[in-house]
Amino acid sequence: MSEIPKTYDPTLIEDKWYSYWIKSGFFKSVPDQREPYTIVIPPPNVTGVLHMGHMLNNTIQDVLIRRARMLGKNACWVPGTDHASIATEAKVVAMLKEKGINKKDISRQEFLKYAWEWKEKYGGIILEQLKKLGASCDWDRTRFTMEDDLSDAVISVFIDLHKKGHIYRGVRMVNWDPLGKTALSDEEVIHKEVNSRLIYVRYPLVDASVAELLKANKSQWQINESGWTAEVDGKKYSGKDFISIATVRPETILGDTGVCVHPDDQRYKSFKGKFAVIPMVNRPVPIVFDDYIEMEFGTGALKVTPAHDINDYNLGIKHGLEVIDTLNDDGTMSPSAGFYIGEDRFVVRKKIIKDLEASGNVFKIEDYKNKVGYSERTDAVIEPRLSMQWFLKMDTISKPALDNVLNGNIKIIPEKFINTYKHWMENVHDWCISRQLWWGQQIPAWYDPKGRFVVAKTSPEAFVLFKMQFSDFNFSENQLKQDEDVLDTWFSSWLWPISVFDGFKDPGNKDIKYYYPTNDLVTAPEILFFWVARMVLAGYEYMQEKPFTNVYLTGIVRDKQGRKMSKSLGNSPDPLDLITKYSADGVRVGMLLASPAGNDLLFDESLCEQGRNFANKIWNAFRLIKGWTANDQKQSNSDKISIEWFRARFNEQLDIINDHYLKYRMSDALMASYKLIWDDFCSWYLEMIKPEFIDGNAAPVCKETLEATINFFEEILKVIHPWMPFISEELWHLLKERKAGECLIVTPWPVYSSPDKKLLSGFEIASEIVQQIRNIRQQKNISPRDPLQLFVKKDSAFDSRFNDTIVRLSNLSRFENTEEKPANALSLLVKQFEFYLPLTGAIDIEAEKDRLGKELEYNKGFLKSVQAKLANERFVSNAKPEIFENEKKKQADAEAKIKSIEQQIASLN
RNA sequence: GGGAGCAUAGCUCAGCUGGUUCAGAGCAUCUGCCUUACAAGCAGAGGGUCACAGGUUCGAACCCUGUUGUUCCCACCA
Repeated sequence: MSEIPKTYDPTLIEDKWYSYWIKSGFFKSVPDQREPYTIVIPPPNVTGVLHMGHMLNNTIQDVLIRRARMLGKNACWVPGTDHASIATEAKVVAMLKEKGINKKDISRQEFLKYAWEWKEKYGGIILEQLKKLGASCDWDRTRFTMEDDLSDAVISVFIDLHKKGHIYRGVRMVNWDPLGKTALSDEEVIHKEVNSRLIYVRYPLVDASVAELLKANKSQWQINESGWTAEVDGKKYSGKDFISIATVRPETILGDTGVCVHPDDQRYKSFKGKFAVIPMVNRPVPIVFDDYIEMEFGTGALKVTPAHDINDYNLGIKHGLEVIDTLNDDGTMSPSAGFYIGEDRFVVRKKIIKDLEASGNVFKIEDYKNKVGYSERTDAVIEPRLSMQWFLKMDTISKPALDNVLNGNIKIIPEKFINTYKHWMENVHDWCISRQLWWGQQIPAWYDPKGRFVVAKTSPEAFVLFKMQFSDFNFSENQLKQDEDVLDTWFSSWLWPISVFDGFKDPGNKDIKYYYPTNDLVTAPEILFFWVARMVLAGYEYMQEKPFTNVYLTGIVRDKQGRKMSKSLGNSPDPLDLITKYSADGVRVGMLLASPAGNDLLFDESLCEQGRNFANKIWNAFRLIKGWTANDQKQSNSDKISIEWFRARFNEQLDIINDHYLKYRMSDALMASYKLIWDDFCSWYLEMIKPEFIDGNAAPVCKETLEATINFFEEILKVIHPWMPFISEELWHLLKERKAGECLIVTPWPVYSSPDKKLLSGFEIASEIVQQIRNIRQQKNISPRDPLQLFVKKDSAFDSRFNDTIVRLSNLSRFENTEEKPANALSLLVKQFEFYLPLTGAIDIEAEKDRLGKELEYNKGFLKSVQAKLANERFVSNAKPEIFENEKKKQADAEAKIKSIEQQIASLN
């Protein structure tokens, strides 16, 4: 035994088996006669690195895949990466900047060349990291959302949806990311509450006639508490009236083209037909009336900036207000603002407050909390901005996606997310699918010199379309210009479950027919709308079938204080470091021990420690068995019954574990497996059959016992394999000689056979008395090495098959039936059975009385409540018969127990 | 502002149709043990008014109502 190390060392083992599995093609899947079991990976960003969220997510997928493989299914886990438009482009832009190259100064082609180089260099690192975790993906199937075939699919889907009238182009208020310089979909905007200041600004109020003058002339304004004076075209005007507004974005004042009040607001009744004068730009803007306004908020008057606020935009349309776009695409002030041109909006915010204070326009500043939108990818503050974008209409196309979740055709686990899903699907807005980026699929729309467009895959095709559609057609093909924008990344990943099987390129091919729909999708609830809902939508649109049957939503990995793990907080451990420290198996177990579906995982390294310790426990169980020698001795009764018991116990627990899997209770399945191995196999079974030591050597065990034990070990290795693939594979090979190519990873999952229930309950009593005796040893300070005697009161119901086991585990010199309680013995009760444990020293009679008295009291109280139930007519008439019978049995048991305790107490006197 | 979820031992969570063993598990804690598989271990023990208040029921951790706390999602109140 000395050659087997005391602790499990995973270093060489993990790489050895991973490459062996790959070499043997165990991860590979091709369609065959077997039932398929398919998972498509949520493709991580191609340039990303593995974080704890990936660990959790992919471990779960690997557990599911490995178990399916053992269940004899054709398991196929398709890996791949996502081109992640904004994130990757931002990284490439930053990389170029470091090289001194500005994106603006190079062509699209040059930029893409750099981007692809970057992708080749860093892309796929994350997939290599997944291998360290043990992920058994079919790597030959690795796909990338921007590879040719997948891009073609995206383009043809765009063309198709456009043809069907689901895609349109239009000027809309979009969420503008000034850092990424692109529009974002609503889903990519994260609203956060921030502390801001609410600035109160007064605008001079003038008549229409003065307003008219102001439009054509320059003017000078003086403002103080009592009123305003203005000089226009050499003439002086003055007045006392102002209209005051409140804003958190004072820099947008320069784009104001109206002031809006509620029609019922008495304060502003007389303002009809008047104009407010916007400070600095001295622009007169109309006072308009709309019941959109909240009279109670601020001053009850709202400045209207149609170019930079969605509500204002709508008000502007309704009341015919001018649109003045005061921002450049990078968030600096545009020439139309008239002031602070080229300065960033946040710098301007500070400046304009000062300037307006100086001019007397600002009269109050309040602290205020409001919600501000941030870019999901760049974390820049989103500016609502009008621009021309492409949209996908969601109203009709999204219907099957909702219906098939509500009718259970697609299951969401845990179910609580169905509500969220439903709410989103019922209130879904059109999807802005264009992005002002280069990294991605370029929109297949072609413009003629007049700005008219057609949608087509290539420019020759577009040219033909132009000829067909426009009579005044008079330009050459090379004058056609393709749309500059690319498509939202999600517009390619929503096709993932179809496109990875070439369902667009080659419809009806063998793969798509066999693997689609896939079985399980494992992902984070954060992308339920981004991705999951849209995949369902695309599935029904293009395959007339769901993309997957079950959606398992994991939680977010947080640190112990409940904070989200993030780079900036530095609270996220490097998964690969953890693997080095605790082994891949240890980390896998650690992650899954405490992560029920949909619940956040409060991660702590000690969880991995527990996983590592478990691996070590299994390792040492192996060491023990490996050290045994067998001979031809007759198998003892104790061995025989121990083996029978564990077989029953194993099956009982296997049934429970299978059920947990069926219900996707991953942590429970793991915990049940953990306890089966640690408690039942190691702490009980191995102790029950462990040979004695004679002259410093382990005595031989009988052949049958050793064989049975090795078989059990194989079974538990199977059960733990999905969770701990490496150590289980290693031990499976160390345990026995295996044929070439034979591996645990492809060994069938244990088959359940119904356990002997009587045996199990017999053991429960045996183990209970063993524990009670151990407890007494501890209390009375009796060494485990000092043998004791035990008697059990004669009872035909007592299952004596475990007597030898009890003797062994309790270190008894004698264990017999008796009619009478021996002298100087403690009484122990297990269920209805009475045990007597004679002790050498004098027994503390008072303490015994006390102990038994408490037990008596408890049982009397219990009996009373049972009797009360049975005496209650309404219980008798309402309760189900089996429950009634149960109560009667409880009564009888309790009465018997009370009687026996009373006798014991009496015998003490 | 709207909606949803959650609240059970120090921590993370089970508790599946209300009905023995319904108050549980793992970890942590405490007490003994370096017992020749494992101190990354063994054996044992102590922890809870099931958030609070009502209600339904023969019977409630579980069903209903309200309160409080908490988390998440959605939303165009400056």
